[in-house]
Amino acid sequence: MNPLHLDAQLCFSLYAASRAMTAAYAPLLEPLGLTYPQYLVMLVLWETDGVPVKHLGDRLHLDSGTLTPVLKKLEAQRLVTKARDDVDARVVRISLTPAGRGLKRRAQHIPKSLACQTGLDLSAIARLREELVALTRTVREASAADLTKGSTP
Amino acid sequence: MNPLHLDAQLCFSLYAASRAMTAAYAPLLEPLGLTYPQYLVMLVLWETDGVPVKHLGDRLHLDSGTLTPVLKKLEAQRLVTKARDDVDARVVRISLTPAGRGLKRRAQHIPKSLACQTGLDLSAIARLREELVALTRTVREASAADLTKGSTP
DNA sequence: GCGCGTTCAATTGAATGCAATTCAATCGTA
DNA sequence: TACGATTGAATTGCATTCAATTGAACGCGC
Repeated sequence: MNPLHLDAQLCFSLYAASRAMTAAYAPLLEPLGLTYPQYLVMLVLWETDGVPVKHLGDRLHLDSGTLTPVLKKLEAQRLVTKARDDVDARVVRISLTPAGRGLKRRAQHIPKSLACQTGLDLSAIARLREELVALTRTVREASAADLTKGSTP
Repeated sequence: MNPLHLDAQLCFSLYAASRAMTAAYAPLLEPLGLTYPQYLVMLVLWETDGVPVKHLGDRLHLDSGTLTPVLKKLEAQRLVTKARDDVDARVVRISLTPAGRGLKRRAQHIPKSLACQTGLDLSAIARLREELVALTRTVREASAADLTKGSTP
């Protein structure tokens, strides 16, 4: 097949699948007043509260340019608070408010609901997820290697 | 595993993989003066020239709100032209300029280059791509079914 | 103790995505 | 053939995403 054919491209299928999945989340997140990136931040905070912005960025592969406006909106909704770290004043720690913690219960049903919409069983989902995690790591490492080789000959 | 755990979510792995792949394209597209969505439009036009905006939207799962500004930029770069359809004046057809057609040659190497960065062989790429296409269709159909059921009880 | 490179957030600007609306043009039908 | 419904693009507004820059704060080596 022509390698420049749209249908031959892995990247486009990823791009389309990602947007389709995000669109499927929207109606479930709307009652919670969350967008998808806001939901991702809440997922991390429900795991570990009071984390630095940097930690959120590492976890979600997002930088402060993306996270700062997202966190501002969560703060405006009184779901999180921001506070400078006592030890290192460069660090801003994000903490859940009681309302933010309480929202977790109302989100419990979302993963199963989405899993159903995929039409895949749990083992197929887990296998696909692992392939994608491995792919992401490989591509990111290849890009990082390109940078080091390209700029310092 | 806790279903609300970030690492358990298929959607996040898709979201991260899609962004990682798009980021890997950027340095290859930069010499061509294209962004990733602009490249996707060019891929469709290199397949079939002179198509309506609607056709691009169907192919890429994007609406006019996204495509109009992308097409304006391609037009500003003299890679495409816009023209009203003779038969149906609602339709705007997008056509390649000679420069737009010529750019195809300089893009030939990109698919292989990206394929290498994935660390997967061609059959693994094809299989993963097919899984994602199927997943996208399933999720989109489930969302469409939700809409019809939800709004007309 | 002092500089100096590094790190962490925030800011700015460009480019998407997408919902909702608008407007012109077309279509289906009574 | 009028006319209401539908369609195709464009526009507007909101929310990301990312590159690049800024500015404060930290830490290492002299």
